[in-house]
Amino acid sequence: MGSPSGGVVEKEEENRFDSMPMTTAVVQKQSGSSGRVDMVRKIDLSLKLAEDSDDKDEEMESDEHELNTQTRLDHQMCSVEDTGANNHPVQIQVSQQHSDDGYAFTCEVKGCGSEVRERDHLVVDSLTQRDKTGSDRSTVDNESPPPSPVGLPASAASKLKDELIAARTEITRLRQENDRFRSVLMHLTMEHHNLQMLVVASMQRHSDSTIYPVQSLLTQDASSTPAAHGALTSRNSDRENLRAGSPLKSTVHVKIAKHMGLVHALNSQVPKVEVTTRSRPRTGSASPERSTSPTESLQGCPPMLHPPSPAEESDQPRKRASEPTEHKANKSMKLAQNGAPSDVPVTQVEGDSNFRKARVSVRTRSDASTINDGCQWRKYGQKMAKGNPCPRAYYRCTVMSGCPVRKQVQRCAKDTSILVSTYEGTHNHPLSTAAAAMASTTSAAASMFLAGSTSCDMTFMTSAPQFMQMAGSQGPNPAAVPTNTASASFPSITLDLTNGPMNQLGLRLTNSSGSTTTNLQHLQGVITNGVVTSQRGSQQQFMTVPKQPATGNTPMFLMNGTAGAAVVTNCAPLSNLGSAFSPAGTLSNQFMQHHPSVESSSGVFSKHPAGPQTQALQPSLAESVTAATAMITSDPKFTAALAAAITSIIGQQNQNSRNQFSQVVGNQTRQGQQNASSPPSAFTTVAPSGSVVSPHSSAAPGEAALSTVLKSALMSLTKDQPANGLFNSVKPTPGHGFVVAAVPNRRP
DNA sequence: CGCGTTTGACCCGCGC
DNA sequence: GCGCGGGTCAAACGCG
Ligand SMILES: [Zn+2]
Repeated sequence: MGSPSGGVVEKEEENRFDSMPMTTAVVQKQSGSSGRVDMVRKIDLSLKLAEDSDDKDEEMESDEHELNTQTRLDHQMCSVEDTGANNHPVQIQVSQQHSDDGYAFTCEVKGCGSEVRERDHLVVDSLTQRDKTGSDRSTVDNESPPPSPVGLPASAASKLKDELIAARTEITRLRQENDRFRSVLMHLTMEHHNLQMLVVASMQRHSDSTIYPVQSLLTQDASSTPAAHGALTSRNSDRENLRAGSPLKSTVHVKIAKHMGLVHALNSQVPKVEVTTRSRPRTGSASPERSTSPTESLQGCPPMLHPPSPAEESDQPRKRASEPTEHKANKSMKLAQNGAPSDVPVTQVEGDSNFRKARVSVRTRSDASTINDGCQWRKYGQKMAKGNPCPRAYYRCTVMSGCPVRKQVQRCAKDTSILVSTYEGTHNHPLSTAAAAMASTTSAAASMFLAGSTSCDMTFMTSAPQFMQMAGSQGPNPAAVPTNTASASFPSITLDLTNGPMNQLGLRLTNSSGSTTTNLQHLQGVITNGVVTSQRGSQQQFMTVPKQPATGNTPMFLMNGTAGAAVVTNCAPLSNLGSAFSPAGTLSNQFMQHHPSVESSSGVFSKHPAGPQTQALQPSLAESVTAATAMITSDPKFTAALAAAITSIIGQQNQNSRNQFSQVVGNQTRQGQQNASSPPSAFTTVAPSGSVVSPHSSAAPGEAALSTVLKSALMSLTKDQPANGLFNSVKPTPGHGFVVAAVPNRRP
């Protein structure tokens, strides 16, 4: 029964103490601001003893509840009273917040009026019912060892109680302070999150105005070109400010956000977000890589003129002195991955290392050695990968000299009929429409994935049942998990076009390591023919979509062979929201016409463009997708959850967002501009639901798909869903990341 | 001869 | 620091 002389009550001792009728607890006040939370916890645990466990509802775990200070004080006073330790009701007034040797309080009781000063060490002895006669044997101890539990004079008991009260008050105060810190932290994080969204939004705005003027017109009010220019300006000044080390005026973004209708959502998420310049550096420096990324300072500079990134620097000692220029260029490309040829302005240059490392794997069933994705590839290496008897082939894009895009092709170890093509990088040249689809797919998918993999804001994502699952665990379809695909150390997304029934398509996102996060992430969804399903354990929830004719056994991914992949890829399970299949469905055909190249039944990308049968199939699929889109978007819960998830994803992608879609290659309508200065398009975050994506978007299906997803989701969010219910907790899964889930809870 | 593939060597990052 | 594995290079080779 001896008091823990060390002073600190460890948590593991809690139970032991609770079971004791009489305990001695030592509360040690820690000095310094650090460890404050711990201090609170410890004090709390200790006092629980004294309170004889009738205060259990006030554990730290419950500190989410808003607790009025006075309420807590009163409660604690009652608690004290209940113990019988006091002869009078106690009222405490915090007379001084802080002093050098503790906190001072005044007991405002008739006749009491004593001042209590918290000591560094407070020993509470026997505050149980043991002695109700007022002879509590409590001792205040500051330096001396714990006293023996002998009877004490009433004055001592009173003093002790005062001290106890003081301690409780202090606890309360600390709790509140802790809550305050938490709140501040939360707000800052949300602020960061929101700013990220704003950045993305503004960039999307810029993209929309410059690339998709029609869409700008469609995106209500503020979407006028000036606003877009404002976004652009802000972005540029953003960079300049960052470069100059001056914080960005966030008001610009706020304005933009208003224009984009984001403010509501933001405000509802963060009731009192003060968009201050302070947070801007946070955004800018959220990722260490970002600050070191050459991207930041590359505007207008040819990639080769970049100040070398650390990687580049480390690569310089490399001794292949007599490399052909092409290889040098390639090497540089590899490092700057998205580096454009010197004649290509820099907006194309994406220095973000994450994006650089992002990979998109496409699993297809094919007997061919490689899939025809419309690009020209040159094999530059082959290796036996560990754990796979099949060799891995390395290809480099040869459409244009210096194109940084690489591809790895390897057969799945478990199923050699499955060909896994892993794409990395973004083309810096125009592509054929067929290639553009895949390119945009991979680019957008990588961006999307990286966006979700870069940081911390998962905690603000929805925790609704899983429509999306992000965790280290494998989904219900482990077979689709890349079997040690080339990217054990790269964030990767795998588009499984081989799954299960031929009309299912799965999307799997995996982050094997992620340079900026340890969270393994997993996003999976399945779109079945006309049915959007999501799995939760064995339970499967789905929304039915009007049955589509003619698709029959036609695999969904038939259309994925080229353009369709972009849609399904980027959005699955949201895929059906693909912009190419706008809610109005007006773009479907156009989209299809842009991507006529598909194979019929095997899921293999066709080598023969414009297969007639696929032409026939596509519209129905488009309708299906459109219907699914409408269905999904009509479900507020689903869209809310979706919006939350996507928002989170996008919110985290600011580090990648500047240009991540800028190289949606093969965008016919953007080629010229792309080479000139392909602006980051990121996502269009808000648009009137039902607004039709600009026809131009058909050339960038993946990007536009995400855009539309966001539009729908966010519109739904802002319209139907108070964001409060959206951003709940996310349960960290032991070991890896979080489980983030969203699912429509009701059927439309 | 030009182009693409093959293939062994090399480089580099990472984990131990 | 070392070994391993992934990724790349580039000479050698093959083919049209
Ligand atoms: Zn290329």
